[in-house]
Amino acid sequence: MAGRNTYHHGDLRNALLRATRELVKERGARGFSVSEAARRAGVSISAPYRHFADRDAMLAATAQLAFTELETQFAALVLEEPLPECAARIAVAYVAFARQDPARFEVMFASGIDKASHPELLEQTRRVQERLEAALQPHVPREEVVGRAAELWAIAHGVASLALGGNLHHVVDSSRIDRVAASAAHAWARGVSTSGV
Amino acid sequence: MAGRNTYHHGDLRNALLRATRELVKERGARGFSVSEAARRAGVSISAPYRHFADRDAMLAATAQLAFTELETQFAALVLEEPLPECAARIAVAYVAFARQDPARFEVMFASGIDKASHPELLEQTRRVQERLEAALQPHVPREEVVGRAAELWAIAHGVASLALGGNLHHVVDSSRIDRVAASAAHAWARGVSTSGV
DNA sequence: ACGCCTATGTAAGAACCTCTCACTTTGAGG
DNA sequence: CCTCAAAGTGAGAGGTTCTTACATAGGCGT
Repeated sequence: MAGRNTYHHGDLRNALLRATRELVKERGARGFSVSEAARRAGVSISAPYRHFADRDAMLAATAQLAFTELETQFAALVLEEPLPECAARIAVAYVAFARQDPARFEVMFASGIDKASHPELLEQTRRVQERLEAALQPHVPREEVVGRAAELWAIAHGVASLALGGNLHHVVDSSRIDRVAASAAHAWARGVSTSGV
Repeated sequence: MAGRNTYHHGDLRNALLRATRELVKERGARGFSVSEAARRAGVSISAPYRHFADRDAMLAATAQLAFTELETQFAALVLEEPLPECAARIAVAYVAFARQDPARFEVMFASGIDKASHPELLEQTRRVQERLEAALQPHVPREEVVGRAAELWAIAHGVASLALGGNLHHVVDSSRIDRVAASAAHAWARGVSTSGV
């Protein structure tokens, strides 16, 4: 597979996506280069351009796979408890997703690709939002669902981003980041439930 | 100043920092290049290396200035209301800071510089955290302050990051992002206050 | 007033990078 | 079997970061 003997690779697109992910894991999104990915796939430097428009398109395609993985992890959640527990579970799952492969999360949100020029990514952020809306729908008034879903996403995303950016290092040791996420989401949800009082 | 006639520039370091910020504003953190900054300051490509170790050091120095600006904006906040309003004010201020100059925020949190190798940045993230702790200290039990401050930061940071990343475009039109921040922080704070019940 | 030292600038170049273009190879369908 | 289009190649233009050796001049002590 990797060491091919035919002129045509046969599965170059996928090989490049794998190499991209590996590279981002090793060197961060900025350290990723089309050349190095090509080298690892065992093809010439210009070969990748047969499959991707440019460097950003390679990162975008990788991000797209990552978004699909996030969807899968969300789909596995069972959310039958009251709102606070439910929100906490979602936040913890999101943070776990980020921490279990920081490179993947980096590609999705911090690789500098412009979502506006990659509509498939826009579409997938919309799906994330919709998944959260579906989860909240049983617990909050119809007209609040959209906004509340965005708030919950922000809470989870904020914890994940700050943690991966190393901004919480002095504050909470990394084993307790899940607790921050859970605690924030839980408090938020209690506040949401209280709003009608 | 810009077009100098002496061999020595006289204020190159500052000129470069200004150019850096300009460039990031125009082209994003990834579009920034040492060469172009040098060109704009009217010096040779190698001149910047007399003042900064490398490209990252230029971004880090720019980020440091930005953190100081954030501190200043926080210092201007008057926080004498009950927790929910107080938290909402902080979150809104943070998001406003991010939105009023997205490039600045990008340099601080999404330019790919490794905070661990720039201790002055670590120090400044610690100051942000401390400022939040001070704001919460009157409202929450001593042993919770650190964790709660991190949670509030995460909420504000999450809204700012998602919004600037274009992830909320379909959801909330940009004029209402402040309301998302306020609403999230407010709910969270109500939940925090309720925790003793 | 003079000269030296060190700060700060320059020029050139090595080693990477992205992306394009004209060319080659080869597998699959008519 | 023949051809054509998809997929891979090699060379090269133009960009980048960073280093090294050299040039300049401002400010210091004498």
